Amino acid sequence: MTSTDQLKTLGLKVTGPRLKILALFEQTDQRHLTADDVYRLLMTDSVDVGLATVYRVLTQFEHAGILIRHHFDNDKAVYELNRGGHHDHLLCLQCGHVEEFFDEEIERRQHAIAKKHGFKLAEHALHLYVECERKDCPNRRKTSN
Amino acid sequence: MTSTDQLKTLGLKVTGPRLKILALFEQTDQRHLTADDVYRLLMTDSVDVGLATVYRVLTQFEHAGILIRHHFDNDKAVYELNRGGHHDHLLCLQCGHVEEFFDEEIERRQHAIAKKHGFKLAEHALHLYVECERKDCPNRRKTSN
DNA sequence: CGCGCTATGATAGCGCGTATCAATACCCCA
DNA sequence: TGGGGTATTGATACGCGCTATCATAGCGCG
Ligand SMILES: [Mn+2]
Ligand SMILES: [Mn+2]
Ligand SMILES: [Zn+2]
Ligand SMILES: [Zn+2]
Repeated sequence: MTSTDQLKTLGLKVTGPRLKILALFEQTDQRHLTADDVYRLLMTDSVDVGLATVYRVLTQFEHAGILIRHHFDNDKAVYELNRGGHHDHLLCLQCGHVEEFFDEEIERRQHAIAKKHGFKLAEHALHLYVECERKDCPNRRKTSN
Repeated sequence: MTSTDQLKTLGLKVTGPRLKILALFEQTDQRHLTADDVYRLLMTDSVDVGLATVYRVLTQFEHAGILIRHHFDNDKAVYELNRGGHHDHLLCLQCGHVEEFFDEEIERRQHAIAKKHGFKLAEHALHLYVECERKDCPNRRKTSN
């Protein structure tokens, strides 16, 4: 299914900015992008899209189920393509590296805990903040020297 | 140990604002408070403390280990007294009610997962967003009608 | 006490994200 | 294929949570 068809299926008008942003997520090797990351990457490719539009399109894509939004406890939201399989995240405090994992047992227990308290689990956020002991850690964070 | 002694022990000067804010957390029945909650509650008690001071004192208390800060995926940080025992949170999406839980097995698996990926677990955030099915849910959220 | 130095409070500033609004461009239909 | 109505865009102002600034107030040691 082409990107154009995908947007139409979701009832979204097929526009330049939407196609460009969708293509960006499908092509880039960086899975988790902030709005500003997207804006910058578009600029790099000489694609002129306003920052407000980037924010709007990301929100629309999230509501449409194309993207998933996370808040990794820094102040900016990150988005990633919704590839269908749920997963949670390991986040290196030193270098900002993001790694994904899925644990069936944890997922099960979360439901059980909610149920035990008289609730129905709707969603969850599980962030494991780790310290990378490797010297060759990629993605060195700007704040660390 | 009196609050005054507690502050001295931590190397913090004993001041009016610090005593008042510490007393507030020890007395209120609301465990999880935003900076603005604290500010408002002080105002209610006719205690004049600047908002900037509230923010500063909360940060200091967090660094001193008196308070713990959380980000419950709304845009404001919440603080609670550090009572020594780690726990995670259930958060009702309808009414904003917060409930606490602790699951030994989940904690264990988190460490195992980090280790398996070559990291050392430093901290974590586990937020279970639930839907309260009870009509008598307390703490009705302002945004819901 | 009285002095030095930290804490405080009013307010300006910052960063991320949203609202506004005129101009643009998509899309439907003739 | 082209024109018109309407959704989208982009520049920018604004909102909100929080931090930095800086002159004043007050803690605490001698
Ligand atoms: Mn991911
Ligand atoms: Mn708690
Ligand atoms: Zn999960
Ligand atoms: Zn935990």
